[in-house]
Amino acid sequence: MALQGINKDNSTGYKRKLYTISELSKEFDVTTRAIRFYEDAGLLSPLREGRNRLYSVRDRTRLKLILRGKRLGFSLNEIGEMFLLYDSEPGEEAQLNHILEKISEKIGLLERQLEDIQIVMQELQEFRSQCRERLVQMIGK
Amino acid sequence: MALQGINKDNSTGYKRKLYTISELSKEFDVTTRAIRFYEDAGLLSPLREGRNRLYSVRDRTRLKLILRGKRLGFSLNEIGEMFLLYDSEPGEEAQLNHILEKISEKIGLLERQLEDIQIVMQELQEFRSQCRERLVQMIGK
DNA sequence: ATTTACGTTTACGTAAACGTCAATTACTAT
DNA sequence: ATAGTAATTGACGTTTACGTAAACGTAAAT
Repeated sequence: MALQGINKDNSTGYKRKLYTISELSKEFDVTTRAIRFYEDAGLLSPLREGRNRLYSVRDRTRLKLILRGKRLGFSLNEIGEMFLLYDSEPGEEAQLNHILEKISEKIGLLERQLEDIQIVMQELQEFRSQCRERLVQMIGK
Repeated sequence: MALQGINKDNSTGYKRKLYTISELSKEFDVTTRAIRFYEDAGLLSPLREGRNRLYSVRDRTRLKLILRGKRLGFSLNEIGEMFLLYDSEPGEEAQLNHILEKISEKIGLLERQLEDIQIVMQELQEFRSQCRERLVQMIGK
């Protein structure tokens, strides 16, 4: 492989861990195409060794966040907004207040989602109980 | 309006409540286009009065379920699967077991989502606390 | 030397979930 | 009679999130 040994060591000895695209692809069970797409969308910005991408620990964390966001039904744009919030340097007071507003907005959304999940889960569990009852009756006959 | 008075009364006096497409559109804040699209996708099957659609209480409930599913990030196909589960006549034992499996599958997904939400919410709340602290410091100066 | 493995860019394709007209019908109000 | 309002179907357009080649580069293994 072209990138063998890149993590063996370096002079700093600090946070030298780097990942290839296929390593991340396997670890998170997502195609390399998707990972590159997230980069195009501005959600990742890996280093380069020549043409090849190298992902830092931070990139890996970001990818994890992206996939978590996706599981929650967020669009890549929404996920990008969250990243911007986290990354923004809150210089002025107005800016900070704006961020706080956005955060509360997102939290509100999640609260709504939490409610929805609880409702659907309860319905499914009730339905499962009914099915199990019927099954017992069938077997009992 | 073309459908004025359709809910005034009928001979049965039982569950005569019907809705026009624009009524549902307004109530759930979704376009009529979307509602028709859900019908094309097989998720709704309203009655007809001539060419016009008439939605029963059941249709209304379905629409509510569709929108809830969407908020959870489910595709219309997935929502359709859930409907099929609910509607299926569980004749045989094998069939029932299959349904039970599907239900547990969905519940598993929701449990995962619940975890994800809790993680993200906690992170956001921490981040909010940090922002508030900084804000207090800025004002304190 | 060449096969194999992993990587790249470019580009067209596609499924999902609607949006956005346009043309037409049907009732209702003035 | 006519204008307005709500509904219809049909069809093309759009965005998102990738999939799927194609054509090529680089390096390790045989």
